[in-house]
Amino acid sequence: MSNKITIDDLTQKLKGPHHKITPQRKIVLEVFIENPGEHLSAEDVHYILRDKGYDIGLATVYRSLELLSDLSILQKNDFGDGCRRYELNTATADAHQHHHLICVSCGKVAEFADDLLDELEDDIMKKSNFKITDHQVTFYGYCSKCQKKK
Amino acid sequence: MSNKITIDDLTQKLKGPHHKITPQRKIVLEVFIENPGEHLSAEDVHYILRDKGYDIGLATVYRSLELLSDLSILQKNDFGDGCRRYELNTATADAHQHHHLICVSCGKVAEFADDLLDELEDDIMKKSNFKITDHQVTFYGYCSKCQKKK
DNA sequence: TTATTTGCAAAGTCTTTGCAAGCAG
DNA sequence: CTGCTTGCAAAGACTTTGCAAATAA
Repeated sequence: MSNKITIDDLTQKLKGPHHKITPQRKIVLEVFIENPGEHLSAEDVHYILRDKGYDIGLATVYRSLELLSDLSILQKNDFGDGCRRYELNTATADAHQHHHLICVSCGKVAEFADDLLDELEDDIMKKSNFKITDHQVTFYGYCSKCQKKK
Repeated sequence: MSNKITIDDLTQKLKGPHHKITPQRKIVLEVFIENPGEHLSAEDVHYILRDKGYDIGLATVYRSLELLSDLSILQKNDFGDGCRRYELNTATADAHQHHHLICVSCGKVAEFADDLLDELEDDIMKKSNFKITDHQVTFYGYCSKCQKKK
């Protein structure tokens, strides 16, 4: 019943004549599995791989991230900090996707899942006649720690 | 009682020893006043200015956009299409900010203002102990026209 | 075998910066 | 005058692409 993504999921999804399972792709996914909750950029992943002793080309990291998010294994995020960030995709058909709270003081990224967003989507669809398929929702503010500091 | 932004607002906000009112800054703001509802990138603004016969450096456009959004005259948007986009800031102390619906088929940007988002923010603040100061909310989907085309 | 993938370096896109000349106040 | 702005070109940050060599199936 576990819904955790594993290397097997990758193998599963890459079945077919057009994709291949390569060590590079596996190891990139592994980085995300080993760093749950992190929001990693291509550069981050590349650096972590270096640390682990894998010398993979940065371009390959970019290509793997693109592929993994096309396969819905990773979720692509744009926090407006100048680079794309990825994390394991935790959304399933019936589960609510989570969203981000970014502390503008310390940079910490917290997460939340909330049904209110679904209500909001339903409401928008009704009022605007727009069929929503995806969203990018990020809140900025001060985390509890930084509120105290001030 | 009008809450429309004018060149006077710029003059107003640039009062003080650290900022100057320049023709470049005025004309950049004018572009937004003359193109209500558009979400313009630096390149867009630069192009429009060219068309109007003003030969302003692109770097100056970037600097003006930065300044105008620092002054809350413009609102900065990140639609994830590779460049920052700006529009006149319609948010006031008591008015709700508007948000975006982007059609992934035709690229049209629609807007909505909804109180549900405020409820969502309140809820998040209560549950997560995060003091929200800003947000970036964008929905992607199909506009009514493109739904029919399919 | 053979089409996909990799690694590298080069190119591309958007944005920022350094600096001398220009200009608003 | 004097310090803020401009314009230009160069640099920067992130990402994509072309291509020959390597490799999974």
